[in-house]
Amino acid sequence: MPLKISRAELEVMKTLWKKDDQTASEIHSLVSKHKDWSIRTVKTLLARLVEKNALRTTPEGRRFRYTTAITETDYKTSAAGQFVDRIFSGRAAPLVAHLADSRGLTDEDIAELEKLLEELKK
Amino acid sequence: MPLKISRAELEVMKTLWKKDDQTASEIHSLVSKHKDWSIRTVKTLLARLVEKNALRTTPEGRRFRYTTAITETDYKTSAAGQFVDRIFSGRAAPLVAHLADSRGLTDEDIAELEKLLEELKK
DNA sequence: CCATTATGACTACACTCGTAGTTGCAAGGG
DNA sequence: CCCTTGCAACTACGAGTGTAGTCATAATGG
Repeated sequence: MPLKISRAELEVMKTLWKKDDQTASEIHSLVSKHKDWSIRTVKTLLARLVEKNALRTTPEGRRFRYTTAITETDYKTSAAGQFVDRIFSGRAAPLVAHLADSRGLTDEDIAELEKLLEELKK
Repeated sequence: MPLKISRAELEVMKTLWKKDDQTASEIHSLVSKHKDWSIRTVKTLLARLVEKNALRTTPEGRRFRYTTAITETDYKTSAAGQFVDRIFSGRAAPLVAHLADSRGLTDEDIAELEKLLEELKK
């Protein structure tokens, strides 16, 4: 059961990763900065995420607060792993090569990658 | 219209990228090495890929040969771009960091990445 | 020539996703 | 105490996916 978060759901998760433990309407107003979704839509997404155990609810009076049940890091790690497996047979280098090729890497990316490689070679 | 190929469809594409221009049953027997799908399923996937213009057909007697209409490189480039945008805000370095962290990079990956960075710095 | 087999065309069906609408109740304002 | 408003719970619905099945027909083996 490799936790599948859809595009729209991810937008909601991102909001909660930035600031955890919020109510539906708080989340809606934050999400609204990027996406023009009705509060209904956001609530549907929240409900689906709870069902998938990606979020947890704590009752507060007669409403809920939503808290993340998985960390952003864990999610990214798993998503990155699935992706390279699916498309690049698990190999990181060809993936980076494609990115570099099509859109270029920022100087910052290059610098970070160099540092990373230094670390790894130890 | 950013050409969306599903997981199952991708399996079929991969087969044709390895060896282009085949009939449905040829493709089915190759795909069968990895996936336990009926010929029906493979044909459905082929039909959907044709409809998406990812494949083309050429009639041969009373059957079709299927040929790829997009290259593997183009697909990978686009998929990689969409993925880093979605999950890593377009930044390559954090993606690699996550991969390195969770599953480690092979020595080969490290060597390739170093070479790639050398190139890029020029 | 006829029965079997392989093929393409079409159909099926449950499940996910994007994007809401509807209902019923509860809390708060006058 | 009643009306409005906010919320959770449930429902909706079309497009896409995974995974096939059916039907008509053409080729092929005996």
